[in-house]
Amino acid sequence: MQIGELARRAGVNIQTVRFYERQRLIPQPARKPSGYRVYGEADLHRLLFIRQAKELGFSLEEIREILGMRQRGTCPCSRVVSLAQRHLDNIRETIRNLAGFEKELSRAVRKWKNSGQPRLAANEFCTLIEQTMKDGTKKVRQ
Amino acid sequence: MQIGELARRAGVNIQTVRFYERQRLIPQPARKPSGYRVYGEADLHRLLFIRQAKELGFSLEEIREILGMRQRGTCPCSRVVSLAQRHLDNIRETIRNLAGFEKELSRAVRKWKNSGQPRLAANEFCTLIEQTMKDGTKKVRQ
DNA sequence: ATTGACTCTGTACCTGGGTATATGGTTTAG
DNA sequence: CTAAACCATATACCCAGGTACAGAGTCAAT
Repeated sequence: MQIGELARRAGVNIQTVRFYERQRLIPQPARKPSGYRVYGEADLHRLLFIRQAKELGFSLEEIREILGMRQRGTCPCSRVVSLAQRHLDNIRETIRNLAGFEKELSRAVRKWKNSGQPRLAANEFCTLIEQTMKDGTKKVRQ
Repeated sequence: MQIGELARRAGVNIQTVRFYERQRLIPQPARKPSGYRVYGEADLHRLLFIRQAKELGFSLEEIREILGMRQRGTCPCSRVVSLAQRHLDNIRETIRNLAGFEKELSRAVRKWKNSGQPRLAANEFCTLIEQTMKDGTKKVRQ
């Protein structure tokens, strides 16, 4: 499999594959005599894994670390646990905030849609945002 | 109130305030004869609003639009509703994914912590990530 | 043998959301 | 009067995560 097919199947673009290689997220592939990169199914899985981990909010650097641990077989268990734990905390916080906002927002949207209110939506929307989150919410990366 | 106090009270830094002004997220403030910017409580509220909206996942551009709608009093209700609706969909998707991952991850973390497994955590962690999200999950900005 | 699709390297550029730095003016306390 | 603390503009830079050339080589089909 050459880079084009790999990229297509993984749903990323060719430059991104080469970028990930430079970032050491995927290993240096074998090369044809021409210099063309040659990939196998394992590389495809790895790319798909990267996509999923990104969607779960891991940064490329964390993904690199995770993949590195897996590859070396070495498992500083405490490190994995703390990485996982930190994400878990983040996720819970995010879920709480989003769930609160979701509830209010969906109520409001239903109301606006049904009884086509003329001119208050923007204002109410703002008020909603202002009131949704409690002070002291922390920044949540994703 | 000068810019320093405003920034301190809003919990952002001075450059950020000026940056937001350039981005037209906050209005051009009055000036003292010296050229110093002068702010009122409304500006503080606006900055706090921006912080909260950002934490709910709105981009600065969306925030600009929301604030613009509020300010002009004009309310293209359908626009507000669709903005809200889009975010709502995003939020629900995110919550679903995160909740699934949270469940699996917290189970795993408990297990790793209790029965101090020697060398499988990294591997299991990867497997977990791989299995958590269904195919066809969409990218969720936040 | 030439065309079109593919690939290579290297370098530059982009977006979003800021942050820093250089240089100089203002205000206020001692 | 002068030093500290504050503010001004302009410009450059940072990070993550890519994306887009430019210029050249490779390969398969006609």
